Amino acid sequence: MARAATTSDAFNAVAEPQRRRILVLLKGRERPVNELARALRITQPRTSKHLRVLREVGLVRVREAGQQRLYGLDARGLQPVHEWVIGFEQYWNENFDRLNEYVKKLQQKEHADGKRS
Amino acid sequence: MARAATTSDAFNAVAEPQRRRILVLLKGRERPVNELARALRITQPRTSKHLRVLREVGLVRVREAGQQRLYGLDARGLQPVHEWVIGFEQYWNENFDRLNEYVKKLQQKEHADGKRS
DNA sequence: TTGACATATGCCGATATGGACATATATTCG
DNA sequence: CGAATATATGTCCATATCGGCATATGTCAA
Repeated sequence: MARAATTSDAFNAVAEPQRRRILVLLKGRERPVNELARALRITQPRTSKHLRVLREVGLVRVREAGQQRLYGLDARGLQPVHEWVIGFEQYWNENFDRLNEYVKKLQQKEHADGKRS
Repeated sequence: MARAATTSDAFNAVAEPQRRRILVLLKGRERPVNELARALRITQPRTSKHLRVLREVGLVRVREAGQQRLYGLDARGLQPVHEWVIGFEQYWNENFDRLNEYVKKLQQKEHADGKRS
């Protein structure tokens, strides 16, 4: 076994920076492949492949529009990611608190040391 | 160039299921490597390697505790992930709405067609 | 010092990538 | 039908996995 396939889930799909950028570009409105490629300044084939990955994990949908294919965002697949990450919110806040306490203690200590010396 | 290194950022680090599980296990309390390995039912070397990745992106810290090394969660690195994902919240809700509208339209259309034919 | 225990690393194999390029497939238009 | 435009795919390359295994490194205790 090697690394998990990028098409396995949203976590993997979203690990790729370009794919994240594609999703951001798709906020609000659908876009054809070429427009995305131009916006990202990457080749059209590469763009199509990224879109394929996003399609396979269900983060985008395609709609035939004559000659072109319009890709649209389907953000529902991002909910699992959100839910997982949100489970850590208290911990990163907690860390800030701990950091603050730590800094305070340091300052107090310095103060005390200053008095002593 | 191949896929981005898993050590490049939190997005990549968190794309690995076992690493996500490790982070979850680290909520609240520090744990030594062996304990994590047992809990995840993976080998100790593999566990150490995952921990290394997590360490390199700053999601965990290590603390020497005699013979063992205690790993602790540093969830601050997850904030960028959270911030990115939260930017899509309105869209996954919106999608539900759109889906509902779409279904309604379909039903109306079917109804109309039924009348016509 | 020697031995037991806890971790980290190095190496191998199999696989999946991301990117570039050429090319196949579709659709529209004249 | 044939050309032009828009996408998708297949192939090749270099690389970075993940996993298992053996082993180096570190720490503590007798």
